[in-house]
Amino acid sequence: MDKDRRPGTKKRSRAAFSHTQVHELERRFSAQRYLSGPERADLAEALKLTETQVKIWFQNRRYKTKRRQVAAEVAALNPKTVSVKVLVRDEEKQHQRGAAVHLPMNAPLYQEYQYYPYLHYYYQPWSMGSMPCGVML
Amino acid sequence: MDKDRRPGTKKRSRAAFSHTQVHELERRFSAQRYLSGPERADLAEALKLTETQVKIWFQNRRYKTKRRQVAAEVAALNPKTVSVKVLVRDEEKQHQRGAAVHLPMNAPLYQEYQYYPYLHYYYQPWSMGSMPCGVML
DNA sequence: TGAAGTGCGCACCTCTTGA
DNA sequence: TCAAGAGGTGCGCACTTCA
Repeated sequence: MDKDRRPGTKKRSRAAFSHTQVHELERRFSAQRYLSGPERADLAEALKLTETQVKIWFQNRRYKTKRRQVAAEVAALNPKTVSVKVLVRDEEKQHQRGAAVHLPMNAPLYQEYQYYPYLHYYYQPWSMGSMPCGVML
Repeated sequence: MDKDRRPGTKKRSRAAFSHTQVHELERRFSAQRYLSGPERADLAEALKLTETQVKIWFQNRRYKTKRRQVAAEVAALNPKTVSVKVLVRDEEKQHQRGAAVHLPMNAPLYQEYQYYPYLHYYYQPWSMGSMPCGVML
């Protein structure tokens, strides 16, 4: 939105969202970790942010959560029994593919952050005269 | 899979799938235009093809279908009434965002090929010791 | 004829940076 | 501290290529 503040100055502005904006973003994040295109557009408009900002915010938020969670896992395992965890559970996963999008309930524990990428997304109606997906020109 | 046939020769082999393979691919395509990761992997293994080959086959198949369909639309509209279609249905879409993934039933006609990108996709369980998604090393 | 090549858009992830 | 930059992956579409 506020790109190129000055022709010769790479400002690298760090937007600093308002409390309201962060609160709403946080609220949405607690409800869903990923946004579909339209959802992102709506949220961006509602918060007066660009879609990119919303997208990046969610991206950073996800990463942050994950890092925190991994740290917590490590912390939970390290203090005691450092030698046991290497031995348990050899090969119980064995591919198990074939059942796409069956939400992982089999998470042992410390698995609150479940990875799955972008299951979301929206289609584009592609009515007469509109351009196919990514084409911009 | 069979890359670099010879160091100095770009062979660009044109694999030519068997009847059985094409038949099965075609059967799957008639059922679904897109495959999820696991589905693709299964199909590839079953047909003794690489996942890339299956992926590309579906991609080409989709494009082919679309081109054929667009050609049919043009053919259906050109011969007669070239001036009518521009007038009907002015603004009945009006954004309508907010309802992601509601399969488009409102397609007027000649809309059999519906675009929607990748609604599919698979997550990766990410159990202890495994690497996060795309990371390969 | 059709599998594969090319090129671009756009998600996602990971790690880093600097106001 | 945290939004944004930068690097890398994967898939989609649009064409083109050539065995």
